[in-house]
Amino acid sequence: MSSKDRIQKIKEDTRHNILRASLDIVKEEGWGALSMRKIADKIDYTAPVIYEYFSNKDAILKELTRIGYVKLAGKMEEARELSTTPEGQLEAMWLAYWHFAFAYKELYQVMYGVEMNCCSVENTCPDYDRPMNMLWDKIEEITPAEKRSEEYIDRKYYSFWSVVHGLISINLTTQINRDELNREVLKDAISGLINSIKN
Amino acid sequence: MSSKDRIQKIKEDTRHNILRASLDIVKEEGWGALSMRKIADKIDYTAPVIYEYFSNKDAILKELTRIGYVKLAGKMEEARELSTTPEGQLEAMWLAYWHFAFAYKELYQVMYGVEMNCCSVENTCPDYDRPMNMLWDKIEEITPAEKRSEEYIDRKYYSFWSVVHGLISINLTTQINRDELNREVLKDAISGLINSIKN
DNA sequence: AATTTTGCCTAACAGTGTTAGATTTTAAAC
DNA sequence: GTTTAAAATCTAACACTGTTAGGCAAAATT
Repeated sequence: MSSKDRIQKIKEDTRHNILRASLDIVKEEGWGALSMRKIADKIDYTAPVIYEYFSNKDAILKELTRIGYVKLAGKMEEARELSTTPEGQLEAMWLAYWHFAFAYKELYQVMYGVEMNCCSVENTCPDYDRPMNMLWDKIEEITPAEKRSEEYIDRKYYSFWSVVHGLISINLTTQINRDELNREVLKDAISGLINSIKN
Repeated sequence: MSSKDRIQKIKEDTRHNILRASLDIVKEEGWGALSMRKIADKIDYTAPVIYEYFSNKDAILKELTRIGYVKLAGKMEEARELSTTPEGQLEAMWLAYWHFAFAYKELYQVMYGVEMNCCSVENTCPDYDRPMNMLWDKIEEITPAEKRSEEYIDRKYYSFWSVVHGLISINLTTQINRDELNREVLKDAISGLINSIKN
């Protein structure tokens, strides 16, 4: 039915508008200012309408989190294609992770709980694992065969993630704006870790 | 005046009770559950009374943040005394930082914005800098004279902090409980960084 | 004993997430 | 085209939140 499809499309549009309005509010006024009534205002509805698209406010946050992971995975894929060596690809992927955190600051915050109490729910969405798996696989690829074990790769991934996420969340929470320092520490950490894998 | 002093003491006690009640609530139910009325209930008062001790809710969070920094600095001082070499002291201080984060999880969260939108205010309290200064000084101490510059120490401090804070906040936000992995990554990172300073 | 100060409470305002019920608009059936 | 059923949307309310104003009663001062 054309009519039914059209209605379906409008519903999908509204759902999308809710998410976009939410993100717009957060970008303009921060996570603390996000409210159901404010979202409703932006999409020219009243608050209860939102509950036909999302079971509650947390569900909106959860969906924004999922979108964030998908976007991040996409950016990392793009970055990976620009390099030919596995080492270059791994570095490019971490740099993409880094740039994502600042380009989509609000998404990064809700994804990783930076100045934001994300939905406490179990994160059992397959999209959540994509960025991790991409990095994990690439680390495995550059690991010499004699070292290649789950524990080893786990430890390396964890080391990478810690330093990059630490650097990011320090930058997002304190207003220290020291690009030079960031670049040096980040580059050093990544190249140091890549070296520690190969030798 | 004895009477005036006694009144003063009672007021200080109430102020302290407010802080203790707040922390108790947060420990039991998390930061999201902290409300002025709930605090008031715990200290057998009504909500408006709290405003005679703190100008608003943010002021309570700010004071808890300050207390956290003081406590952290104390723990780090204790740890430093247990070692004799500067390298051992630096490692001990970072391990104290690590242990503080889990022993006083709620304080660490509000101090560093982990799953918690801390008061956005300018952090211009001298206590806030004590832990950083202690670590900074010790890094300076073990840095060879020919390398000793503000930029160098800054970079090393930043590297330490990133990896330790990253590891902590990952542990606090995801419920991955892998003590073995944590210990290895943490020890590796600290010893690796200490080596990178000395050589 | 009268007056001022202090301590504390009640009530309220504007905001929050969320739900129930009424109302309007749209679609389907005759 | 009119009637009926269903879907879409709103208003009103509930129980919360931080915060402030005003009043009442106990304590301290004169």
